[in-house]
Amino acid sequence: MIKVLVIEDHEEIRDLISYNLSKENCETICFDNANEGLIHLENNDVDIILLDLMLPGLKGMQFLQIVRNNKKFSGVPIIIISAKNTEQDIINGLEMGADDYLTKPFSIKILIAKINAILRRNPAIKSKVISINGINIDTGNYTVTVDGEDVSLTNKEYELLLMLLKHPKRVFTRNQILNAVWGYESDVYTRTVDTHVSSLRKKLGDKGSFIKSVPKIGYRADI
Amino acid sequence: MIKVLVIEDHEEIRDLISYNLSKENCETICFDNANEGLIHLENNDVDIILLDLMLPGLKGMQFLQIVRNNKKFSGVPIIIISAKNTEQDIINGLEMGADDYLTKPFSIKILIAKINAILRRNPAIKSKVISINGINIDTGNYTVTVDGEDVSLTNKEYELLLMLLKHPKRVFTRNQILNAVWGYESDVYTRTVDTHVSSLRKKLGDKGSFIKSVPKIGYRADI
DNA sequence: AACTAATGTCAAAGAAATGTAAAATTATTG
DNA sequence: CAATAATTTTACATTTCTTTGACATTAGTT
Repeated sequence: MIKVLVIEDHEEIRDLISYNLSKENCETICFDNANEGLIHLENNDVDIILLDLMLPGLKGMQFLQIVRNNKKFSGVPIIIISAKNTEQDIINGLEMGADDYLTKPFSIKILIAKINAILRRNPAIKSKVISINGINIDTGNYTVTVDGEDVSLTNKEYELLLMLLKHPKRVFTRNQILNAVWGYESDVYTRTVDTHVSSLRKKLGDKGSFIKSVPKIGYRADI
Repeated sequence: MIKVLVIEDHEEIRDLISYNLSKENCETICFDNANEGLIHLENNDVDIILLDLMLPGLKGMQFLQIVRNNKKFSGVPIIIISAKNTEQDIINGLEMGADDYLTKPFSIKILIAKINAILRRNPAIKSKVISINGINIDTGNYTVTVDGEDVSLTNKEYELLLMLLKHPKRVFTRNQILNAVWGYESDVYTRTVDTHVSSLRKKLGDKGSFIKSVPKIGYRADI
């Protein structure tokens, strides 16, 4: 069952979405404001968010920003559904981190197809444990252990480790790492990645050596 | 550099996309038909595909189907850009495996924002493997194996091997190799190529002997 | 066979990229 | 608002890669 969080202040639209998604193996939870939506998100599993922009109280774009800046939620896909339909509105929404943007009035069937297209690619990342060669990452509570010992990582170190270990052996360029961990519009010097690799290796101790540099390209988890 | 494959039969639209994406850290390769696009995809790294539907010869939807049914490519995101704008067209496109659907006329800025939104989620692009006579090159990961054994190559050695094996039997002059591997404006002595051929042969062991020198001309992969 | 011209190879010199500690800056928290 | 932690930059050390030049070897020519 796909869990859809709907944040939309018009009742008719909420009902329309709710009714139609219920026929598509979806469970919808609706709120007419973003504050409550955020609270729900904090306390429940959500697979995808449908977000209106013009809301009373906390605005849609603020909600988007909060969610995208929180590593706990940043993986949850968001589709904006809004009456704001200028080119700039759409670009802003996408650049702020939305995965798609539908302008009102919208086709419910297209919405469903888009939800499926997005989820097809992002099988909801549930709390799970990645465990390789003595290194354990519990993505549910953001903890890492090495040979059973807790290791305290900073946010960036954690995200970097996760990225590398999600695809062992795969080479990531410094720019790919920057995009994924720092965000696509960060203007950070690529050597910053090196610094974080260095401190990550140090914190991982003996095991840290699995992070190999690939000259002229980037890094990989050789594990 | 993001590699964008554009399949679109209208020259003006190809040019528009090409010109604008070139300013966004993208390298576009365009074809006016899907057959050639497919051949390109088979032989090159592609990060994302922009696909028109109404094409001469192989139709866009057939192309989509072929790509999605091929494990090798199924990870490559596809955005359909089409004049077919009915609800059913869009739903079909998305259900067939497209990641997004833009109707013509479209905003180039929105296209760019959508490409970024999609790639933000999929940093890990499936890599292409070249495999000849026991030599395997994983072009996404910059790894090479010979008879299953990992062989560690430097960047120049890797690029050189890749160039030779992309076109087996074909002779490359030292200057062609310099241009392709070292870049047009490098002022390196042509004998440097020989040195790299030498160390490459050595690292490839017995298999290394497939790199034949062609007296007075250059080298080729005789394989 | 001797000569010429090209390619093969090695090791030292040079260039470039990465590693890392520590300082500077920025965010977070009490 | 101070204190603390995290992040980014800087600067220098270290490692690795690249290029060169010398000499060896091979192949082709006369």
